[in-house]
Amino acid sequence: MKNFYTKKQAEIANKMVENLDSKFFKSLSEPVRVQILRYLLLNGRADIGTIAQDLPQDRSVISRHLNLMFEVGILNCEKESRFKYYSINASEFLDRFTKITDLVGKCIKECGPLCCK
Amino acid sequence: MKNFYTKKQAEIANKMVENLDSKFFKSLSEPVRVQILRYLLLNGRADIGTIAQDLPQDRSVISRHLNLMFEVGILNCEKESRFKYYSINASEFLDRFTKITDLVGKCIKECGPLCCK
DNA sequence: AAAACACATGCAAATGTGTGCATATTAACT
DNA sequence: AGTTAATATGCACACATTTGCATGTGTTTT
Repeated sequence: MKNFYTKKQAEIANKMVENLDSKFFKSLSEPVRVQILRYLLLNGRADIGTIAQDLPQDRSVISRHLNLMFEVGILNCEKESRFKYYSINASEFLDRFTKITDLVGKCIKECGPLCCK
Repeated sequence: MKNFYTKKQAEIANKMVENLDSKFFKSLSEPVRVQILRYLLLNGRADIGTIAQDLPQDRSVISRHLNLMFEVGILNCEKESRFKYYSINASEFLDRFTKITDLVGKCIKECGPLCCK
């Protein structure tokens, strides 16, 4: 036996781990995807072709990035006729960050005396 | 001319992009690194060998992950004799999240009517 | 029906990353 | 000095990811 941490600490740490180890961060650690986010923030809802005009990558590449972010949940997607319009899912996007920030805060408060210098 | 966004919007979006496209997220999107964080949260300051005992990866692998997270800024590192003790840089870790959450919030408030559905 | 358009997908090349072993490097200890 | 121990690093392999092209699928337009 060498576990000196409490059950409560383990619970909150595990919960944080669940939220950290996700596709969410991976999706944000790719420069091109961040550029796409920037585009959507400044220009609003747009279809794949229009977005691809502003970026050096091929349309198919942009298409895949958009789809990935949609599946992660930070983008909305609406199919209209032969177009696919994407936009930022603002509430979801912000919620993810506030939730994780909250969890990290709680985690440090709970485990702080140990982990923190 | 097809930029309909204001200078202020561009500034805040660029600032967010700077903060998003960083090694920070990359470091958190790796399962083993998250497990190391979990270990340090629950067990506090520890040296490489001790941490490696609790994880299936080789000591050298753990060493590299720890060094990476140290360089990103979320871990402290203290060399004592021939040991290297790592611990979570709690303030830095939390600050990053609060800063980004704040930026995302501002960004959505500023660009919201456009980007948000 | 045929042509043009928007997007998806299969494929292969290039690149990046995690991994473990073998081997330095550095420090403590007899 | 020589041995043991903790960590760092060079190397090669495996695996994942990004990328662009070519092609396929579905839809609109003429």
